[in-house]
Amino acid sequence: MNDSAAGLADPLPVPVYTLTKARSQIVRLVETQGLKVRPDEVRDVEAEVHADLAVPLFRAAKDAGADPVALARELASKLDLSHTLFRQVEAAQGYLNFRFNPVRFARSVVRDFQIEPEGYGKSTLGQGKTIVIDYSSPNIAKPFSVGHLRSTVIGHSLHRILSWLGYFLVGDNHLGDWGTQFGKLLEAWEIWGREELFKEHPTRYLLDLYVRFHEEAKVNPALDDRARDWFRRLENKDQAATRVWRRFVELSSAEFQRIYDLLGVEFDSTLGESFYADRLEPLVRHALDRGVAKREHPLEPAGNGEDDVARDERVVLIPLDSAGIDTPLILQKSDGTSLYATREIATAEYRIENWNPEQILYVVGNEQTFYFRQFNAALRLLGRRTPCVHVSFGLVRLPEGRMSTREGRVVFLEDVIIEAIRRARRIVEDRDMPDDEKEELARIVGIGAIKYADLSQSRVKEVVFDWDKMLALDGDSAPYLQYAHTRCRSILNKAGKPALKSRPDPGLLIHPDEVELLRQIARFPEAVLAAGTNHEPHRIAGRLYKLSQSFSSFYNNVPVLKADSQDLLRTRLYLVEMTGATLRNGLWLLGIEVPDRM
RNA sequence: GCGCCAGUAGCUCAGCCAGGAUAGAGCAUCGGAUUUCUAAUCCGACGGUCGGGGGUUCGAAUCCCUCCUGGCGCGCCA
Repeated sequence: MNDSAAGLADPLPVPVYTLTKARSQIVRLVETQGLKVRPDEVRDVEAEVHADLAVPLFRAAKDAGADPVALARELASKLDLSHTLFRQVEAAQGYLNFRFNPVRFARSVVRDFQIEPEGYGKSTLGQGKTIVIDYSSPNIAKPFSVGHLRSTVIGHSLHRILSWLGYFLVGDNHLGDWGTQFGKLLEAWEIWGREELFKEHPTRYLLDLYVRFHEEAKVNPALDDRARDWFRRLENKDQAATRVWRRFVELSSAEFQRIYDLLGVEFDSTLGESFYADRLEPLVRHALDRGVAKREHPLEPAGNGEDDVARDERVVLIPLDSAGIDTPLILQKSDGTSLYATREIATAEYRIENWNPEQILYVVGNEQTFYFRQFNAALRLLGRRTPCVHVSFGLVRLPEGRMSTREGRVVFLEDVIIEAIRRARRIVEDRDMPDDEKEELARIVGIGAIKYADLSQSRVKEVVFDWDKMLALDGDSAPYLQYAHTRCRSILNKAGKPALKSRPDPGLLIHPDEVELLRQIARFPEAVLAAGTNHEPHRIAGRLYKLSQSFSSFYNNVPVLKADSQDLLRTRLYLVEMTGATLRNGLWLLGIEVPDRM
C-alpha cells in the first residue's frame, strides 16, 4: 500500500517496477533528512560490496557543507526503513549502503511479474504517441550485403522495444528504388542485358551490370550522359524506361523478401523512394516560393560533354548558413532531376502528414551524419518541426577494407545466413530429434547468432566483418541465451503442471544463486527502458546475458525438481518460470527466436 | 584543410550520456567438474600504463583542452 501509493506519486511510466520504486524510496528517505539526491545517483551495485543499492553522498554533502563520512553515518542512524523494500542501511566511507529486505524484495519482483508475465518489462511511457522508424531500406538492384544487416536488425529490434514502451510504431522499409543509378542500369541493360541471367540471379546480375557500367564509363564518358538521360526519362514517366525499371524492382523485392523471411523481420509499410516521385516537383516549387530555396548557377557544369549544360540550367538548393552549415542542400540537379535528399524531404513530409509522429527515427550508417544535419536544418526551414533522429551505426568493413558494391567487394548476407545455419547444423546433427526439427533448430540458432552478434555491441563502433565472430555459437552469444531458455522450459515441462499456477513463497529464496537470479530479473525492465530511450538494443542483450549467466550457475548448483520440500519446489519452479519468460521477452525484443529444445 | 566518430586484457567487446568503492565479460591458453533438472554448461587460473600529455574535482576509463592513430564525411552518389 505504502509502496505503490508512493510510487504512483512520481511521474514515472507505469508500472513502476521494483528497482525503480526502490530508487524513489531512497530519494525520499534521504529527503526526510533535508538532503537532495537524484534517482540516478542511486547506484545499482552489481556485485562486490555489501549492498544492493548505494548512494555516494559526496556531492550532497558538499552542497550542504558537511563532511560526507560523518553525514553518511548520521543518515544511516536516522533513516526509518519501515514500509520500504529495505531491511538495512549502513554508512561506509561516505556511502549509504542499502540492503533489501529479501522477502519484501522477492515479493515485489514476483508482483511485478504477475501483472503480465508475457509482458514483463512493458511500460506506458509512449502511450498515445507515434514513432515512425525507417530501417533496412536496401537499394533495389543490389544484393543484400552484410552492410545492410545492421540497419535491418537494429531497426527491427527498436521497433519492438519502443512498442513495448507503449508507442505506436510505423516501421517503414524505405526501398532505394529511385535515383541516378537506375539511369545507369537502364543504359547497361539496353546494351548488355540478358534476360536469362537476370532471371536466375536478379540482384547479383544487376550488380554485375552496374559494375560493368562503371568500368566502361571510365573510358567512355558518354555512357554517363546517356544514363542521366535515362533517369530523366524515368522521372518523366517514359513508358519503356518504367517498364524495365518495374521489373528490376519486382524481382529484387522478391529476393529481399526471401531474406526477410529467413530473418523473421517485418515492416508495417514498404513505400520505396519511387512512391514519392510525384511529390518532388511540388516540393521544389514550394521551397522556391517560400524563399527557402533558390536557383543558382552550378559551381561546375554537370557532365563533361560538349554543349550539354545550357547556360540557363541551374541547380535548386537550400542555403543552410542560418543553421551554421556552409554546405547547401541541393534539391534539384541542373538537368532537372531529383536527388536522394529531395526524396527524403518529400518522404518526411508524407510521414508527418500521414502519421503525425512524435519523431522519425532513421536507422542509417554514420557516414550520413553530416547529411542528416543538413536534412534536419532544411526540414526546419521548410516549417517542419518533427525531430528526425539519426540512429547511426558504424560501418561494416572487410579486413581488406571498405565494402564496395561498385567494385564488387562485398559479402552477401544470404551467404552469411547459409553459413550460419550450416555451422549450427553441425552441432544439431547428433541431437535425438526429427530431421525437420533439426533443420528448424539450426535456422533459429544460426539466425539468432547473426543477429545477436550485431545487437550485443553498441551501435557506434565500426565492425570488421569476421565469420567466426559473427557466427559464434558459444560464450556471449544468442545460442547461450537460447540454451538457458530451453533449460528453463525443460525443467517446467518435466514438472508437469503449469508453474504459473503454483504459489511461490518468496521467503524461501535464500540461496545466493536464487537471490542473484532474482536481482537479475528485477533489472530487466530498466534495461528495456534504457534500450528504448537511447535507441540501444545492446542494453537488453547485456542484461539477458548476465541473467543467463546467473541462471546457468543456479542450474548447476540448485536442484529444482529435487528440491527438499514441495513449497521450495513450487517456489523454485516459479523462479524458473520468471527467468524463462524474461529471456523469452528479451530475446523477442531483439528479434531473436527461441527454440523449444536444443 | 575543416568536421563527426572510435581507441579499455593477446583478440573481440561492455562500462562513458547523468564522474564514485579493488575497471567487467567472451574468445584464446592452462587446470578442474558429468551415477543429479540437456556439458551449446559450470568452477578456477592467467592476462589491463583504460592511446599519450595536461586540466577540473575530495575522487576521472567517464567531464574539458591538446596531441597521436584509425575510420567516415565535406553542392548536383545514395
